[in-house]
Amino acid sequence: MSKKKFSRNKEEKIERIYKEFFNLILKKGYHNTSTNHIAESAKISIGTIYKYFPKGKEDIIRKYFEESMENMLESDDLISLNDDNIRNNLNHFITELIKYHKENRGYHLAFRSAIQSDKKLLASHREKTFLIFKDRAQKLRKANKNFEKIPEKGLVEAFVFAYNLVNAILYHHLSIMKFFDSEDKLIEYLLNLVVFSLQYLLKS
Amino acid sequence: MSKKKFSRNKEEKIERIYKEFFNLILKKGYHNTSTNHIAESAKISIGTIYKYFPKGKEDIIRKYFEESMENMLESDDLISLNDDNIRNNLNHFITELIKYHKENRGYHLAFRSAIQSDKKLLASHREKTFLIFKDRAQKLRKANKNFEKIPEKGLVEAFVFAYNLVNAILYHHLSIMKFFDSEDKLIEYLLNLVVFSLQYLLKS
Amino acid sequence: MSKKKFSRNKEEKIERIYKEFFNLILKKGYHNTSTNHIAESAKISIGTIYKYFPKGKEDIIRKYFEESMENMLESDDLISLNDDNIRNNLNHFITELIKYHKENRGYHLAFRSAIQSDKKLLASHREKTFLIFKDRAQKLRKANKNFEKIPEKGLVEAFVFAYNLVNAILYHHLSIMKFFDSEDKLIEYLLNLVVFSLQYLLKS
Amino acid sequence: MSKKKFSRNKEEKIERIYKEFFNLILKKGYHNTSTNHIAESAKISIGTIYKYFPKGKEDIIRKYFEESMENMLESDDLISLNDDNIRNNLNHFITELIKYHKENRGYHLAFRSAIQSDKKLLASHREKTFLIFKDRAQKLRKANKNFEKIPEKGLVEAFVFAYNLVNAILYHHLSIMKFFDSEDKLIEYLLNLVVFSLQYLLKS
DNA sequence: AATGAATGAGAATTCATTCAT
DNA sequence: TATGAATGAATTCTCATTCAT
Repeated sequence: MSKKKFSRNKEEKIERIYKEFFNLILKKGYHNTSTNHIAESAKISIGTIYKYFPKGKEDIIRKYFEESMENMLESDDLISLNDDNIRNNLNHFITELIKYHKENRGYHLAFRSAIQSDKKLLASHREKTFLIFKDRAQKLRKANKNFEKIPEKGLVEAFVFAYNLVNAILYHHLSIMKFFDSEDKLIEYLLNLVVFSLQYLLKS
Repeated sequence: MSKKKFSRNKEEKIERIYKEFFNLILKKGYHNTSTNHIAESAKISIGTIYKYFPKGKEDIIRKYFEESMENMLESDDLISLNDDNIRNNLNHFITELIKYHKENRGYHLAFRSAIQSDKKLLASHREKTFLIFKDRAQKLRKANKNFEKIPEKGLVEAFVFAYNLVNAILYHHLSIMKFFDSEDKLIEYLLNLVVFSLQYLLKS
Repeated sequence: MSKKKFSRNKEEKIERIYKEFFNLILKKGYHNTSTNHIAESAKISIGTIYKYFPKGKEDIIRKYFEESMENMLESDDLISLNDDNIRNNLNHFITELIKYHKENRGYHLAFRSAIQSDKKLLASHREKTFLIFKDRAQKLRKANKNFEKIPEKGLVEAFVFAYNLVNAILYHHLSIMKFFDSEDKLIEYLLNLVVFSLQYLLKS
Repeated sequence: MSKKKFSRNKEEKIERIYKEFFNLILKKGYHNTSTNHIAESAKISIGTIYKYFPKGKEDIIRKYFEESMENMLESDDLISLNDDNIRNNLNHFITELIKYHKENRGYHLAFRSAIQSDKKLLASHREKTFLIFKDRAQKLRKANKNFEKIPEKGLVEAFVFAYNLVNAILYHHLSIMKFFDSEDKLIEYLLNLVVFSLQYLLKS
């Protein structure tokens, strides 16, 4: 009984740590956000942070990465499996990516910084990404005739590429927004870009 | 026998600072590379670094950027002004960007790192980039009928966008290379991507 | 609970920082005394010094000044608010200044030396002095008919002037003591000097 | 021939070093004025400064002190010996002190700072000051009936005291100027203060 | 388990001083 | 003699991490 209470308490604290950390990164940048600062903002003692995340900031990012990737894996919303139309699927995919990007901007900035002193994180990220889209591709191919025609490996790589391309454009300093009046137009452009790229890549 | 404690070769020293700094960034990341570290690696006293770069790391990045961009500006190869064919021009442009990218990979990674904690550097980079392509655009429009038709502002923005898009793809963790057998194929893809994007953007 | 223990510890540490800092200033001068030096002498880590005094030496001096001034002013002896006689008040004031000076001669010499070699510190000290005597003047004018007649600004400036004049004579290298057989005579001289000066100044 | 030229050149350089050094001290304070900065301002290489003043800033002050004290000793203007009126003499004395103070404010600030890391300088200064006024007192007592009545020792000490009192008020942080509309009024106040003090001191 | 005071290595930066030219 | 590039110890300050309570 009290165990559950503690557990809930713990999770709530970890949630607060994530939230404040990524908030602070958005406000001040990764390297100007200290563990002590996170503790202060999350109203948790620095000791507690080091209890949950023994390696500090890097651990926060690493654990968040693992958890969020698991969420992403479990989310059935990302691609609706039963829609035969590839373009619709991609549309859905890109819309979700943009949504995901907006919600996790702080995390992504943190992640970019973290991999600089933690090359394993990058490797781990690539591996997880690959696994996610492998799983996705397998499900899609099982559920859906149109995707069945594309070889699994090609499909996975295409998803990974599309995922990276969209992220690159969204995170990289493209000042891209000023070309588009609305988010719909942005989605449309990205969709066309991805379709074009996939056709190009899958052709060869 | 003479200790050469006081080597007076300013240019050679600055070259060494750049080289060692970017090496260290590639190895350890921007924020794990200290000015004292640079000095040690470049076998130069810390005082000398601050003599040439009074604001430390930030200044090294900034000055290298300006110098390398100036070189790019001065290069007549970048865009051959008298070729009327836009596609040829873009081809040239992208080829140069890739060449440039390959030669400056360390610097670019360093720069990406730096701007994450230095908004000024980002602003300065954007401004400089804009000016470079403004100059380019003006020259092109004067020398060349086809480009004359496109409004200057649109042309500049299109160049900036293309420059950023290509860089994003080259630097962002796209593992893009494995899709292409040869550099020619990569160039071809990027060219098509840029053409597609520019048509898309300039249309609206 | 543990708060008390921390509190006691904290104050003892701060006391040690003050003591060692002023000792070092007397021995080596303000600018030859580094924060690391203070830490070493006080057997406290440099981090702890910056925890209690975030702006380093400047903060140590500033906070010491504030505390010592507060002590001085809180003493009910300093100025008995309900005594109408201005001369009595000044007498009291000067007696307290001398007493304070004698008890803290080392600290005060260090303090003078510090503010003389740091323009910021001097400005900050002047401002603080002004505020302290402004507060004093306001209380006096409320509590006391005779002081009510003097405009607030004039009263404040007169206090500041008197305070500075007495301090200047006590700290500046006047070798003044040898002129006086007893402390009473010194007080009498200073009192007369201040009265003379104030009459002179307030007249115009 | 060239020797003379060199010599003049050297003196002119030293003059420039003094001038720029004390200027910079006035502007930025002693400890924020570096030897390199002096060199830059005086348009002399740092090597040359160290040639003339091997111990840097301290040497500049020490040498200036010696030279300026000699000038002061030789100046017959300071007190006109043949005026019987003590008040006139003091007036002259104070006027000269104020003039001297204004001309040497930078030097005095430097001096205050320098004695903190050079106690010998302070001792030396006190000794020189005493000798100057001893000499002065002796001449006065020979030339002038009124002064003859006062014992030499008392007269010297009184002069020293007056000198220090005026300097204390002028240099110490008195913000005294704002009480006076004109320099004449300041002189009048200081004169009265000194007269009052001397009467008070010589009486006992 | 939770706290947060304390630590100290390490980063950025300055500046008196040296010495090859 | 004059120069000023080069030096590096010393300084200020930060922050990840530990550990006594």
